Amino acid sequence: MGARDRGKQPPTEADIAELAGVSQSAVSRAFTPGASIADATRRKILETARRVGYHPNLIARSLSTRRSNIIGLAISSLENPFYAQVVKELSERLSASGRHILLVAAAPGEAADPAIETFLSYQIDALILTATSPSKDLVQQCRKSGVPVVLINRDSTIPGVSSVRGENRRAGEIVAAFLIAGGHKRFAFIGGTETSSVSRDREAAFTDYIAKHDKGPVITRYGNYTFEGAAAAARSLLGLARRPDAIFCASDYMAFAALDVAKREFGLVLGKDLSIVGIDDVAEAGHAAYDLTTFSQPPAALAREAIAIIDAQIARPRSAAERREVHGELVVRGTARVPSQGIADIHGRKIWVP
Amino acid sequence: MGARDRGKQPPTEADIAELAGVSQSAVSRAFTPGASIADATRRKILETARRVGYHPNLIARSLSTRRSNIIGLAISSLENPFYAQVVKELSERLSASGRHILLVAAAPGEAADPAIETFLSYQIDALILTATSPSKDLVQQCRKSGVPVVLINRDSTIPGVSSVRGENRRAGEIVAAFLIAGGHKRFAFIGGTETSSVSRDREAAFTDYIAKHDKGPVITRYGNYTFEGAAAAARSLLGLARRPDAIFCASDYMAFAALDVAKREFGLVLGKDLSIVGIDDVAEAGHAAYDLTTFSQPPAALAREAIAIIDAQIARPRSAAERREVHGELVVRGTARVPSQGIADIHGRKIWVP
DNA sequence: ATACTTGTTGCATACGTATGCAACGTCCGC
DNA sequence: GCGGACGTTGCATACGTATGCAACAAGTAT
Repeated sequence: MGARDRGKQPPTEADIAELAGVSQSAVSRAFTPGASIADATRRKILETARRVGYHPNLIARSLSTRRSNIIGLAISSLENPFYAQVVKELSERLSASGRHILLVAAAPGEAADPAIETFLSYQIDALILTATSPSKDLVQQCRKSGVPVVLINRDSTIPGVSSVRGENRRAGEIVAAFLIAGGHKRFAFIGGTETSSVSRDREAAFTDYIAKHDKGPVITRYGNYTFEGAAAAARSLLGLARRPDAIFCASDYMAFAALDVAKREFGLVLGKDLSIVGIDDVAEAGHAAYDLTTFSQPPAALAREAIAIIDAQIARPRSAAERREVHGELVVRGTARVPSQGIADIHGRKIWVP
Repeated sequence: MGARDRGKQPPTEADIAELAGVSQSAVSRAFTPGASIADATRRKILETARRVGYHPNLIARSLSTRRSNIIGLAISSLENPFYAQVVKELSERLSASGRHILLVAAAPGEAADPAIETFLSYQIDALILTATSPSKDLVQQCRKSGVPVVLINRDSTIPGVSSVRGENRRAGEIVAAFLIAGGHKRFAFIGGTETSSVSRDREAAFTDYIAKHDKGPVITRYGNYTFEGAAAAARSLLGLARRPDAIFCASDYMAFAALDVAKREFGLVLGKDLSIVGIDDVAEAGHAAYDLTTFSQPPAALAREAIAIIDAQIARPRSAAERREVHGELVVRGTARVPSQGIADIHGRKIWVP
């Protein structure tokens, strides 16, 4: 009784204050951990709030504190299960610390996307980009506003941008060593885009290792990280007169496309006529339909490190950009001929250790 | 020159106003379409804003207008490519109308999730739930605040909740007819959860049709919409003495699990020893690795209808909840024996029309 | 008893934008 | 030249929460 009715509007701190017979500031403090308020007062306020179904207005709080607890996430290849998994991991971990994800499914390639620009207008606390690269202009604006920028599975030469990646060079070398040990003769690589530094790292490490062991050259095609693109790349490679007997793909998703083409269009038997190795170790790679040999790049770890970087940068705003790597290993399955030595059984998975 | 420097803070309307020699209200109006402001003034303001890199603070705008342009999206099975695709479609369409998605990867099942509760604190304009059902309490709160709630590929008996679904009953009937026409004798169904009304609709239509044609009974198992759950269900079915020769799965993702088990653990040849049909027609269903016969449920249409409902409800806040259906068709591929009649070639895809 | 510390509370204001209202100028018709 | 209509502008205030500051009470040390 006696409380003002705001009609369809949800109750505010002022309403609770009136009902509980305290000031609006007291209500605010009741919801602020560690604020200066007596236990009895806080209990009385929380009880009143619960009774009328009050929830703090986070928009108003954000305006006041200049902290939205919203993390911007731009992602392009959501059809690739690897990135879907990254989103899931990020969301679950951020929820645990009371933060949410503002999502934009961006166009692939350079992200001059206006949708991402408006991210900044929402006063996001940090910006995570996956499967897209930021434009220099976007990064400038973020730095100006003190918003940390972190790339996952991408890299950038723009100063001030942090990144979390898999062990790209090590992956290239280990896969090369694995395929050489498996007795393969003609090597090919299906990359993402020509400009992607992640793809280039993998390619360089792969081809360098093979060249160093006099098994070159490596024939390269680019699948643009898409299924169709990788299928076309595989079609081109397998149509060659001297067809490669080993293909290293810069992602599992592209490896799936290559498998499809090899089986359906060329009738090849994987692990016998042809070996294909991917990168990522997505869940599907372990399914019977693909049974893909691949170098792992765990999404959980990528998400964890990305959030760790963000937290560090928020804690100390002037700190330098970080570049972290997440450990992976070569998971041996059925799509590539297996060397006679070096297979270890670790937690029920077969890992190749050179 | 002459402008106050707010240090690391981004410029505000007040800053622009000072620089352009107008009032703060004028700046606000310059960014408001249709507001009362002279063309020359607006141009001058926009030019100044562009020069100093001003972006409107959408948090402040949201507080003032009580409209955040943020749509809450709770989703649980992001590892299922169908839902990843739904997210992508939703994001792209909402971006087009200047809105963004606040994402939470919820736990499966009932959504009493505290992370979703905090959604409401962000003053979201609408709430979309996929692969999760809302708690009654959550819906109450949404109705109280006038926030439309839309379910995608789920249904709910809670009043005030809208939903967009595929043609679940028709799918069940058509798949049943298709399998009967293909000469199958022993039918099984792998459902989602026992409580999911979508799964129950499909099951009821499927079993009713088969019973009506004296081909019953249908053996049912539940996979909980998970890969592992569906694999266990398939394992149970295929281990029966009188093994079914046709399995209808309530999602492509579960069908993939069943395919895996049939091939890897039972060495069955699909389309010959056993037929499996899914629902969704995700991209992977068309890939050679699965080549799954399935009843389609296009994510683009689901997203479109969901947004249409939201827009209608926002336009007329008191309007009743809607329940829409999205058209689908049976896409014939290789995992199920094909009847001799009824196959039509539509846009390069084989569709079965009874 | 006094001075001082510690904890609790309310007042006033800030965060950045939107908008009702009144004031002002301009242009028109008469 | 006058009255009115209309378009443009600024003033003042609202949106809901956080927080520095001062006021105050209660307890402690001297």
